[in-house]
Amino acid sequence: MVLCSDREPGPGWGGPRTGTPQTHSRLRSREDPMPVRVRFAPSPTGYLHVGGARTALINWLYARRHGGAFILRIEDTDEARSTPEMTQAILDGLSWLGIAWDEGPFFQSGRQALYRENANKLLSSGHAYRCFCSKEALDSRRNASGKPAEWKYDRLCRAIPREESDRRAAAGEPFVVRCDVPKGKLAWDDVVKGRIEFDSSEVEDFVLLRSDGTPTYHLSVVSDDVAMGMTHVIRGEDHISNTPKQIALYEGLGVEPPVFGHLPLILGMDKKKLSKRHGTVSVLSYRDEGILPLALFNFLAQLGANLGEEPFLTMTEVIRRFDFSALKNSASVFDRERLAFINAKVMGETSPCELAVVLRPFLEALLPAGPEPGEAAVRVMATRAKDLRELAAMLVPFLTLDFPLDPKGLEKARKDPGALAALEGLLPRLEGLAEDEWGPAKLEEVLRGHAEASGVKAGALIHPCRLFLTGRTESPGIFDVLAAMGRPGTLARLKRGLDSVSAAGG
RNA sequence: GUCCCCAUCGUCUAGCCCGGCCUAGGACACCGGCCUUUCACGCCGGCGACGGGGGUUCGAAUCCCCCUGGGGACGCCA
Repeated sequence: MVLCSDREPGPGWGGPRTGTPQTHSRLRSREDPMPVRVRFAPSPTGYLHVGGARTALINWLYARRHGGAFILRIEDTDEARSTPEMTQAILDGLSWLGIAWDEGPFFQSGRQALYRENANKLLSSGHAYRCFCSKEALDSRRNASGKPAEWKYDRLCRAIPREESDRRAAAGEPFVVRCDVPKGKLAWDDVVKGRIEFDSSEVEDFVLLRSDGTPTYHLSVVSDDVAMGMTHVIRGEDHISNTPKQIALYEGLGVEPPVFGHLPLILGMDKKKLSKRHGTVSVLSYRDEGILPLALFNFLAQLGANLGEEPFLTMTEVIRRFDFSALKNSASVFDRERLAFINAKVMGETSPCELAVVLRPFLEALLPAGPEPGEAAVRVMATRAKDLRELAAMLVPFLTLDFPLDPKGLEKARKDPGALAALEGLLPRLEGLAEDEWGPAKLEEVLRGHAEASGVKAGALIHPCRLFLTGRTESPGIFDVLAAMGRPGTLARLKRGLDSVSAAGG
């Protein structure tokens, strides 16, 4: 493990410290009577996508801002679709982004007893009842209603007396447990949307326990949020219509509901909900494309929020500025161009040393077991690359002599034999430079002087020089490249370039 | 279909809560120009929006209503 020798902190993504459960201090003060406890609760049925990442990020930000705890809970009760690989991918995605959880990850699959216990509690307190209606019976009533799309459970089984219900259950008749949704308004003050109200007539007596005895989503979420002491439930807008149901459960359980907040969705460029067909949605794939975590972090934090005018901020600064009031309440579009812009900015502010570290996998892919690039090379080339993948490609010519020369550039070089001859004449002069003279200023002086002496324009020397050193027709300032390449490296590439021109040129 | 949410440049957004300082500001992208050894960066300039209709008011992007448009949810999925 190579550590950065310079102490330059860079914009840094304070390395993730994950998975270490800590006991959160329950310090109380007058202003903050209850420590903030928030959570991110993904179901491991897919990769961590940018929408989920943003939800996690906002919860994390809020926890950090208020010295609270951020809890990670994996909702893996859908055994058919959940996989350990997806769980790992979610963990990896969060860690890469720099979002560390304070507690967890907890798995719902191991907490069945709690859910069943709460269902029984609800049953005995009369906030839930057994429903013996079969799926077929439900379907036929739905179809007979005339408006099957609007049909809700007709609450027939709510009228069954307790003794009869107990008797039928004991006799082995299959049943589900439904919530007895109370009459009236189910409302809350949403921290991002404002007041939201549902009339209970719009809310069905939903199922809490399936006929196989397993809990449904609403029961397990509320049970866990209560058990884990969540103070705020901040999640995607697609959960708004679940909220009245969950409020009914809190009421049934006799527990004060948490503060709810519903985040606007992230849309694709076509303004439709972001999905696979919009291309990249997985957080990890941005890592693999050479995006820096701090760039995605900033992009996500600033999407649908107003954190200031700067293109990007340090994590600390994002935390300092974040608040629910900074959030917009309308959906926003995921604009890759903007992400690319932010990434380029972040790269420019990241120390060469840090870049060298995160660059390794990309270099490894291009040049297995190749040497590490020098810091000077990274520093110079990073000024033109917009992502790590590009940077790695630009560094290859610094690490090997075996790199292709741009054909268009080669063609152009051949058309000016005079310049090539002059370039050849430059070699001994470069060779004559002392090690400590090998810097941009001196190199420029020598090259320009030689150009004048040879009767060619400086540019005529510079262009083939750039081509031979970098393989490309564009690069950072040539004298900086020359300097970063070093004397032996420069001479070798210049000779190789000159050779290939004459060889291929016939 | 029913319920819920939302609505400023192509995109991200400021302004909206507490009407006038808004001939609506910034940024990304795009188009010019400058700089220059190339390409970027940077700088300068340009293009470009209050969805529509009614109110309220001396005055509305800002307040109210309707319409339209977009999105979401309507499972013994989560």
